[in-house]
Amino acid sequence: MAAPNLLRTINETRVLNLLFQRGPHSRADIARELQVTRSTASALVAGLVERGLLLETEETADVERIGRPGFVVKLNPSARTYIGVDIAVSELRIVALDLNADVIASLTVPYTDPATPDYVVGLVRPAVEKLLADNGLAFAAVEGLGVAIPGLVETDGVIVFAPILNWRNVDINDMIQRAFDAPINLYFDNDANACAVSEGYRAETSASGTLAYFLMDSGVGLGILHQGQVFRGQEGVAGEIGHARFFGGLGDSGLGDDVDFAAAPTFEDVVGREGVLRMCARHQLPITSIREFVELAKTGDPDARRVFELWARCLAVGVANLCVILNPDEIVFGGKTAELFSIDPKCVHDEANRHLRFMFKTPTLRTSVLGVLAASVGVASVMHGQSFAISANTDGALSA
Amino acid sequence: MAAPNLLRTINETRVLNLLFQRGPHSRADIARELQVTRSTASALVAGLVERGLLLETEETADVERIGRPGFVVKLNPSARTYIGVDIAVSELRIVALDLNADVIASLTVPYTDPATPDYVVGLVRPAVEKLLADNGLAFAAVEGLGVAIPGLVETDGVIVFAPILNWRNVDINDMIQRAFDAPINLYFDNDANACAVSEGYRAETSASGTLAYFLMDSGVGLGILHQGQVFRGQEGVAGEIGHARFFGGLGDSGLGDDVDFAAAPTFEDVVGREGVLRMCARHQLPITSIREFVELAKTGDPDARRVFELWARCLAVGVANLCVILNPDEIVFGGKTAELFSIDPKCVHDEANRHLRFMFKTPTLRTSVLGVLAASVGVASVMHGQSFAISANTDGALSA
DNA sequence: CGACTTTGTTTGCACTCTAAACAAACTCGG
DNA sequence: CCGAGTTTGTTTAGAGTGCAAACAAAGTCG
Repeated sequence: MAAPNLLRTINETRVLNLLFQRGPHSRADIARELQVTRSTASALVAGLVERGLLLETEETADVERIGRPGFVVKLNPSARTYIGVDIAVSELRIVALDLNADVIASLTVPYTDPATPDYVVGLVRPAVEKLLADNGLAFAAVEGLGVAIPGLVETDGVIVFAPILNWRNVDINDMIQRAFDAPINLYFDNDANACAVSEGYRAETSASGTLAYFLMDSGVGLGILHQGQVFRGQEGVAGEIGHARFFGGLGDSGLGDDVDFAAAPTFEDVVGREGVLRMCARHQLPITSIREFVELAKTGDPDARRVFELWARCLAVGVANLCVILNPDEIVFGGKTAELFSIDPKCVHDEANRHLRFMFKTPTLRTSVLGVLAASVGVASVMHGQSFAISANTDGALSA
Repeated sequence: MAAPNLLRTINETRVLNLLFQRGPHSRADIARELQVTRSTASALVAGLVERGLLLETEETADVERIGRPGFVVKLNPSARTYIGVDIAVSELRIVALDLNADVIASLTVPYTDPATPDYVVGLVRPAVEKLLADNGLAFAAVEGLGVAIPGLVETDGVIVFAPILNWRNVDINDMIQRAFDAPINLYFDNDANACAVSEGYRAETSASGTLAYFLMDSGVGLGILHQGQVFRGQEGVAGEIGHARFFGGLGDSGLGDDVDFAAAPTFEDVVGREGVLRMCARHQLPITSIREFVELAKTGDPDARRVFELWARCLAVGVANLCVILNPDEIVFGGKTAELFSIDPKCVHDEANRHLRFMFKTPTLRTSVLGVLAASVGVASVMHGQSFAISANTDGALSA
């Protein structure tokens, strides 16, 4: 079964990875980077060009060197298309990536009926076809379709529970697979995980380090990207930091004698949307939405500032606790409630630092750059990554 | 540089892995498992036998099948030796593993002088040589030497800080390398990480899931094993859960207005050795060591039971918080203070479950099986694992 | 303009794996 | 006991891969 051409497949994948991560290269440069001979590099490029994955250009390598210049080859962006679908609370968000992992198209489809599984999943195929048609993309080039779910989804595509949609035990893999005529390469993940991928996929962090993504709306989810892979627990439940309890005080005795920790508020009770609004109410702020609060705080209102500082202090406890457990390189805040972070990032940073003084480097804290499309781009990126992966299957056999 | 024999190397490694993980196989079975032809399997075995890594036996495969029986081949345990050294508070603990990852020898060397870096590291080479000599092992067969450190150590072998030993900025890699005449394959890791490896290395968990190891003595460390790899943060600081703050109450207002979370006790302040002894003192228990306390509690003393339940309740908060972040398959408790866990494992389990009712499967909770040798075995196992790894280097080039 | 450097291709060789054929060793049924 | 059928392990021929070396082409440098 395994063949001598396995080596060729692996090396082709290495060429694709090199061109994706570090841009166009000449054949001679490819040979140097991949540590193969120029003859091998030429053969690899020839095969990939013939299959349409690479384009030969007229451009010479920009490095000024003596000797004959080389013509660079690059990825053919339109050779493949990767689709990402985010099933959000009130709309479907769809993006298409090309072989460069660039977003080449996006589409939002609001729900006009109640968001039942049948209704929402029924929107997927028409929406995908519209996205492709509107942008002149061929269905045949679609290499995979990723789906982000605001809830707990198993890797085989069964939604165990999506609280915001109130979906339970939905076999979305089966539903989508049947909506399309031909078998299609599908992937399912939690929205926080997808967001983490979207923020880390193209960064250096992707391959080497750890990125944590706080997805903060009403609840608080956590996506963990570790060495380019989503960190999933035994059932994909990793990242439910919103349910963590960091605020169960030990009481007067200092020993917790009479404290019921399970009755203490969870992390998301305190720093999620409802937590913020509750703090506002207690401080007599006439606020009904996160957006209003952020605007008020940015005017410099002292009461709003006071609430923000409380929120930052509580968030920092979670950030610090995450740091001592995972020590990520980078922490990203996304979702509506995360807009509070931008009021004064330094404040959150300083509060977290008070807990982490014994460490040498606090992670970078920043807000998400992709906005509402983050989850869609994330799951599409995972599909993209599959095209560039050299992986060992369960038998230890390598494939690419 | 890369050669056509890379494929051979990969397949040889696959043979070794198969025989290590699933025991002796005939050539025909190897061919089936690895999905290669019998001729290839024969060639692979022949090469490995010639190099002494495999042994041919007279035994036939025990499965009763019609047709000519096959003779099984197995790993030659004495072909390689892997050494693990644990630099503990008051002694050096050394183990030797063979190619089967079985512990074939161990040695403990107590410190007679103050544990300065020079003194302790000076003990390593003589101790290793004694261990080898006493057990008839050849230095030439030593494939690698791992060192476990009770503190923060970088992968390049610089101990940043080991609080119990009061060592700072010790380049132990350089010190050990120079103690030996020939260059030696060294590996360094934190003791909690090493313990996690020792518990998970041979389990199914090793390849697929996540195992968390609480190393509880005075402090509380955490080792995380994920898909066979130690989870290390950006500077190897992941797993400092002892510094986490889970007990900063929000105060009377319920909002944390006046609470200084940084002044709240850390996780290890509460559940570490000093925390236990403090609880004993407050409950008028005449206890001066963990061992005394465990013995008293096991007699059924009601006051000791009360303290234990408090401890279990606080530990459970940490366990539950770890679960919602990482969702490990298995949680193991090791170290002296972890002996409290064995007083009533179910109590800890039930307390944690109260926080995790929304999840579908709480992880298995259990105590360490290896005892004081866990860390030594862990770092030796990492060295063993290197012999069985097909890995991609930073350029994406594969090696084995 | 010639010497030098680098690129990309071609050719011969070494290596690995597969496929097919074969003798050897065992089970099964009569 | 014996022949049919099955499985093992080896051998041989063939296809695929990468390497090393030689080569023409295309540039820089003095």
